[in-house]
Amino acid sequence: MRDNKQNEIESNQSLHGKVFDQLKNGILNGKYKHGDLLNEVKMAEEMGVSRTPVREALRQLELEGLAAYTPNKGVVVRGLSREDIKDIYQIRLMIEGMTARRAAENITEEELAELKEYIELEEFYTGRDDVKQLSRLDSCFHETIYKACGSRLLTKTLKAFHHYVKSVRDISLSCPERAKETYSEHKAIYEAIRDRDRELAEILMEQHVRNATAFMEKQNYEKTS
Amino acid sequence: MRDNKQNEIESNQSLHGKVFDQLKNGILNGKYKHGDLLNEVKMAEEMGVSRTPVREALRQLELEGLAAYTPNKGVVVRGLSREDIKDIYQIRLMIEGMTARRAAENITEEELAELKEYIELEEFYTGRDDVKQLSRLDSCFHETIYKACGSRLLTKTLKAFHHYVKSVRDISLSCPERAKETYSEHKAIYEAIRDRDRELAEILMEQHVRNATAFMEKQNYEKTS
DNA sequence: TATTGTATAATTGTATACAATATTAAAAAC
DNA sequence: GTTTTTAATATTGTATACAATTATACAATA
Repeated sequence: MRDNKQNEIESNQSLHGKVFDQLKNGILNGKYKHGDLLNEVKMAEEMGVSRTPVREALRQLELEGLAAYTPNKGVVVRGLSREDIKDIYQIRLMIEGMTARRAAENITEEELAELKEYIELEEFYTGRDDVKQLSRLDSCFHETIYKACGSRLLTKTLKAFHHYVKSVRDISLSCPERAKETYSEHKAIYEAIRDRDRELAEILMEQHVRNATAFMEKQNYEKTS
Repeated sequence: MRDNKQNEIESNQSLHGKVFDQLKNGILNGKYKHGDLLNEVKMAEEMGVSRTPVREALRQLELEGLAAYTPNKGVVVRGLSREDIKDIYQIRLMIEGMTARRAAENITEEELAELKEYIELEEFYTGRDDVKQLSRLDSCFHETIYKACGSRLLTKTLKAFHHYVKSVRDISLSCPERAKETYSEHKAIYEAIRDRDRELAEILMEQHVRNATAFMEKQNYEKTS
């Protein structure tokens, strides 16, 4: 299999990086819930490190908006509300189309080959209903396009949102029909980018995000009603 | 004068907060240049603190994209290229319109009064060609709209970009004609939001960002040619 | 009982000490 | 003279110690 380390979660070797990842995942997975107080000593003990790396991680969490910090008091978890998630999809809708367009202009042959491999693997795992793999591939696919758009800031911004998106997506992909749709939408986007068709790539990506949003909202609706 | 603390730079009382602000300003003002290595001990001595708060600030700088971090090596400044700045304006163009629309829907009477005051002050200082005050007011105006849109994530994202925008804007506002245009554009946006005219607010804001972009590019062009 | 004051404990904020790693300089080998 | 090896130095990574602040418990008072 090809090297796709850059799209994996960049598991920072340093302790503060690991603590940061662990806390972030903990929040997105629901281990640490909205309003929970993140005690430095407890966190440090829990992860078997000292307070120093924990503090560095907490400062980053705060900047990323996943936690709120009050001087001399501490850090409380700031989970994602339903409104937040709607906002994320709205912002994605705005930016991802542009990103796909720019990817069609700037993508390298190497990145194109990467995308192709993801598509092929997606087809394979869609047949097997392997949600975990599909989720991973979905991330890889989108993040490669972020990279390919050739803008450091766009890449950074969208990757930040992507963390949030990930926690929502698994629900969608566990529905076989939506998984199949996702595959064919990804494939169409890939082909448009490959053919350097900027307009089409943009339109297809917008439609893809719109579909994902609609599906997610439908799921939510069915759940709560 | 009314209370507008929330729009001022939230000068964090803690040392790491101060160090963070200082480093960020240093980068945006050009004190620390692209490629500079930010030595922890040196920074700590320079600011009269220990390494601990410096490290926390550096981790945040890294997450914000203003610096690149390599484990066991350190942090190097990652300034903004001309391409980066173009990207910022492109992203703003995408999102700020939406924000203005949402502000027209959700703004509170209090925030509206805030906006009104900024507009009046802008008029005053435009007559005096006081660039420093105008720059501050410009920030206040836009950030109040970010707040008023009622989305934590939109506010956060745009505020992050705004830091970059600030460093570019002063050049524009030092041109009296552009300053006058800025004032009248802001006023029109304010009136649209006040009248709860979503469509108009969105269009005017998009036009405003587009004009700012065009002016900036013209300036840059004249400078380099 | 409610409230205020005070002492204690817990927690965060910062500095410093030591360990691990990387850089640099100097010496040895070729 | 160039390259390699090795020691010295500098820098980052982490842990711990202490200071400052905040929360808690309990007693004194109204």
